[in-house]
Amino acid sequence: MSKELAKTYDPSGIEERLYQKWLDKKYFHAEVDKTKKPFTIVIPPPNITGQLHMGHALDNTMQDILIRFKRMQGYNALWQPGTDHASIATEVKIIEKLKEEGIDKEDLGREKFLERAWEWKKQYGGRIVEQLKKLGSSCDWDRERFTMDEGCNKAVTEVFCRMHEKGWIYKGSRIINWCPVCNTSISDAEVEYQEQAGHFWHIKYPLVDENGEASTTEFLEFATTRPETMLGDTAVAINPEDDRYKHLIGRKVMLPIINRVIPIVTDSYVDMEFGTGVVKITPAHDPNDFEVGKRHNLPEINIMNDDATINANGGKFEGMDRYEARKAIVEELDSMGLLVNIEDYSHNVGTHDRCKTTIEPLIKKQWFVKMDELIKPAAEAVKNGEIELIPNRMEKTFFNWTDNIRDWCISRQLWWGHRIPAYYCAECGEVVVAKEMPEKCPKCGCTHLTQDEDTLDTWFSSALWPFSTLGWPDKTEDLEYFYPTDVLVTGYDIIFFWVIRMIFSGYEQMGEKPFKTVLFHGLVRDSQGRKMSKSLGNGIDPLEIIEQYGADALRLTLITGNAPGNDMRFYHERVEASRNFANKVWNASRFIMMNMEGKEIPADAKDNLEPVDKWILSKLNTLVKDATENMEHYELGIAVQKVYDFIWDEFCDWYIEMVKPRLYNSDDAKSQGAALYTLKTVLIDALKLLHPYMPFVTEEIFCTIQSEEESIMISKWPEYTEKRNFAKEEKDIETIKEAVRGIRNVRTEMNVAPSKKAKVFVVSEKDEVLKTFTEGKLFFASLAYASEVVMQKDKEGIAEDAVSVVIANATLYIPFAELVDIKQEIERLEKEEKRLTGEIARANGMLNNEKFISKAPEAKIAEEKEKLEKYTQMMEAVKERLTQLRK
RNA sequence: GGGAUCUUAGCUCAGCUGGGAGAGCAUCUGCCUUACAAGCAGAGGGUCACAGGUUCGAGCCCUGUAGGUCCCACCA
Repeated sequence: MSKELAKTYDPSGIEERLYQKWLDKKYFHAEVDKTKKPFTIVIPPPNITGQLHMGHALDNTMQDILIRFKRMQGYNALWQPGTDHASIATEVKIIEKLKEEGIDKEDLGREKFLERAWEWKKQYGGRIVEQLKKLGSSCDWDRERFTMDEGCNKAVTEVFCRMHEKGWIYKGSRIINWCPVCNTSISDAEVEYQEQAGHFWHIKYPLVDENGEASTTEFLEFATTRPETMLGDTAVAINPEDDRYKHLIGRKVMLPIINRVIPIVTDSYVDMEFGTGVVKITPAHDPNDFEVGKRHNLPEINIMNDDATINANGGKFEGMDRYEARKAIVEELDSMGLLVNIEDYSHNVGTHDRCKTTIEPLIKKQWFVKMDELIKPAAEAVKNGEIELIPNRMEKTFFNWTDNIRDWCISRQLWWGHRIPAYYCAECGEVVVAKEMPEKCPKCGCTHLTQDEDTLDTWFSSALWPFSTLGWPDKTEDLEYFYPTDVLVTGYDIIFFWVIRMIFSGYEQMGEKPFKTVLFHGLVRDSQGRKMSKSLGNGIDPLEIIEQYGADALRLTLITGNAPGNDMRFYHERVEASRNFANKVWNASRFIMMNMEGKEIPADAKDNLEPVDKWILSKLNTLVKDATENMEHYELGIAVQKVYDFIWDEFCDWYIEMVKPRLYNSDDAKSQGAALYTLKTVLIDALKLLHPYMPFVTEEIFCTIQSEEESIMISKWPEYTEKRNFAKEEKDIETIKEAVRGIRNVRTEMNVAPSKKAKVFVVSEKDEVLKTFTEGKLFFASLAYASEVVMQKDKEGIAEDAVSVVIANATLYIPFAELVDIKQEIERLEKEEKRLTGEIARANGMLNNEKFISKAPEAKIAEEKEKLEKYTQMMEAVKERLTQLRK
């Protein structure tokens, strides 16, 4: 052998070498080519702070499979890569790093801070990209983008200005979610509700009597989970229908401690059934109270600083943290006799999804995107199927959001991100939204303008990703050609953050959907089904798995046995199974190459195909059709399972074993040539089908066996062809397989050593069956451990006590030299008789059912008739054999 | 409170438009048969959560029940 291949497949070294080759050859690169159809995927840009985790591995494996598949099918396949600046995540990282150096963000100043951030990006931003390469991702790295690069900045500014012009971006004072730790506002989508054990404080406020004093006898009782907010109370509300309190309408209560007289208002928002039916109203610190406050023109008293300490409006509690203040206020109320009781209470608390800090609703002036009109085309597109969500059930989640949409708070009090293109006139206060800082104020003409300090929500720029990466707002050829993209692959957990926002942005800015299909995947969990998380320390590092088992094994593991949108568990045994498959493919190829060594495949080999060759080619042909169809429907798990089964079961365990005698016999060059031709043909097509899933091992083998070809990844995807449809041979070979299985079975049952060969008689009245066995005699003998195979039409000359195996249209006899236990043999046949009785009853039951005959499809009826015939025939043979033995 | 989803072999999960229950791992038996012991051959193991219904036919469709998971809402 000229090219000695190792006995086991060792991916280390190979993967790196092949990836470099692909890069060097520019196989991943796509250029506009109007003679070809484009197929485009934009990567969900990983955060520059990120390290590759299993979620990335799954997400990118799926994309790579699709893009490699389409590339081989002849599409001009573009996988557009890039990274996300991840405003808040990155900013937090930089602040942490500064802290280590003893530097405070504020002291450093905005400009210097941003310098540090860019430095950080330069140093670590490429880390995740390198990790994606280890997976085998065939992204067009020449086109790598960043959400804060020049082009993306331009797109962000353009969108902001356009939407502002339209009135769909506005600045307003509204209640927003405030994170006191990150010191920024966040959107509703970033609030994560957590069930927490807390308390319900039952408190009473005294009513104000006719003298304007706090009554000592009349009180209004209610309960709250956040007593400290009482400092900002500007009313108490009751339901207008509530008879218990009707007499109090028009009266006022005295807010204790603060000694503020506040009104009793009526609002249907109050649930009479809940608690006492009385609610304290804090418009500045609760979204619902905010609405009530608006309806009743209540003052909004902000009692908190940005770090959630109490401000001057809190009187003597000023400077206390919100929880300290809570304690102090409860104590004080208690001492005043206004605390009724404390109840344990478990309730949902809004937290910041990033740092898990309890968010504080605050009234702030922020920038918002008006959603009601914007969302319409997006919802419509999913409704009418213009955009397909896979799995379909994700539509429900999607509509749940679009139907209850609220305006999107997009401004963040952060430095790392796209600075809002709004400029304020220091003289007259005019607000100008423009692509660039105006030289002078358009209203008063002064030149003293300053830019808004805030930056945009990181998702604002990622929402534009499918077109900003292709050159928008410029009218580029890329945009014209590659947009809309074909499929977006992502986890269901970011449907609200990202998927929906890309859809409405696509329609609004491009007038066209950003993608045709969204393929969702689930979460990769640990072996116990828990979410992988840093705090639990149960994360499995994909890079370690690659190191240990190879990228192919990891990829196969992530795809096998999983349906779209479903979560999966990850454990090492599964990766081992995948690794074993890579090894299986490797060894089968090694075997084929060893046998081809020094031999030419005759040019006419195709004309000398034997039934087994046709059988496997026909099976392959079916596989090509099925697997391709599955892949086109994004059923990757099903497709790869079929390829796996074909390679391992049909090709390795049957076909290769069947042709071994022909390979070892060089006397029949024709037969050998046909076998070699078939082995090679099937192997190569199977490798191609497997390539998207396991790019490295398939490439390595392909290039060894097809030394004249450059790469499997640019080879042509196999196609189904009628020429390779051999129905008869498929059926015939299945008959022989059935016979082989039967013989192996009885031999094991009787404890016959594999080394012990025995004569096998094939008895059938049908010439065609005998012909089938005659044609397959050579391999049948070897698979059935036969010393000799004799075909005959009757039992002439076969020993009475020979073991028999009944198959359709034939009975096989094996006369062993040893004494066969007749009793045991009878038992075995009786078992078979029982089985056949059941089968016949089943088929008869169906066929005797008039309704079945009249309603079932004809093909189904024919199938059942055929089965009945087969089993009846087998039953006769078994019965005959039994009577013979019972004598 | 609303919704989604799951319940299939000991474990983890597939099962695509309804037409005789599958895989991997694990278990048991026998094999180092010169591609592969990361392998080969064989075996055992499932009233497809439960109860109804539709249908000639249901793991698959419909209704209900029980249990689990998740998402949304946020009654202070």
